[in-house]
Amino acid sequence: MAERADADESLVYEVLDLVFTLTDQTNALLADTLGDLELTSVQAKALWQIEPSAAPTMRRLAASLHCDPSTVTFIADRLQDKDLITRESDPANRRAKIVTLTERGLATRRRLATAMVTKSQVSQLSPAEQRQLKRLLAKAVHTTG
Amino acid sequence: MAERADADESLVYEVLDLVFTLTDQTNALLADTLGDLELTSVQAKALWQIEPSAAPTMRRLAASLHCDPSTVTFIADRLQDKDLITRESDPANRRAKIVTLTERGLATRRRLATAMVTKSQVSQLSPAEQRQLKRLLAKAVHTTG
DNA sequence: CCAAATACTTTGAGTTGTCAAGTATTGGAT
DNA sequence: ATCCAATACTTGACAACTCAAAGTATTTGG
Repeated sequence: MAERADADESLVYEVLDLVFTLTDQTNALLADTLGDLELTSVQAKALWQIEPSAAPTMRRLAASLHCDPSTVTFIADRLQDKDLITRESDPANRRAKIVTLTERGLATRRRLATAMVTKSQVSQLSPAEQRQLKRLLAKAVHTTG
Repeated sequence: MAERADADESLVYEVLDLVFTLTDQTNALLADTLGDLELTSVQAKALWQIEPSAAPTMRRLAASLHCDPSTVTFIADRLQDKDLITRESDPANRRAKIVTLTERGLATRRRLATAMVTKSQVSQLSPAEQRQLKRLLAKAVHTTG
């Protein structure tokens, strides 16, 4: 049974290693696009979290990026300098600021999405394999750990 | 057919989003362990890339971390301060430096591995699901993009 | 033997991250 | 109505991370 447990452990480790590797590889494939758009990967992630249909506050943005609110202040400053977002105080709660994509921001976000999909190795898998992968990953992600 | 293509694109995107989410969640679950070990996540990644049976040079370590050699100099300085690694010039090529884990480094690396396996949500999947996930991820990772 | 290539380090500048303190606004309790 | 605590964001200080360019040492090839 010890052998069985060891085998299980290394299997989990191998899966995790592949997940990390795929993340790294995808980021590497996106590096060119980020260079073209003059974005860092953190700035791109932030842009991604600002859904046009549900503009978040600074705080919600910090939560979805898993970082400190003050870090979002810094990142939002950069994105605002590049004319990709606006920050306006929420009329309903003047403490909060709502982050909205500008036209340029929307266009940049669309280019990101296209690059992500077309360059990823995931698109090399068959649709059936993609669905299977989605199902397994979703199950793992929604497990409480 | 346009509908079909759109469906494919969003499927790829959903899979990628899950991969990123799983990476984030795993890092979050590991955060406590990293705190205990007084390691940053970059330092942990570096430690992980130093396989005891194949001690890398600084340059190889930079390659496996996908970063600049000068960044590895910085990280290695930190790990050396913590007595987790040693840097010795390669007798066969005195330009190169070989990075080796100390006793403490080895022990820390083992604790990392244990935490990674036990805390990951991947371990909640059945062995069969884990094998299937491994197969699909491996296929994606080994695709040239 | 010498020029080019290689391996690493150093320096400088910008980004990312945390933490603590500060300002403004809100909400609830008295 | 007032006041205290909580909330939302910003600022400042500092450490970690990152790359690019320049510098040193060593090796290799012509």
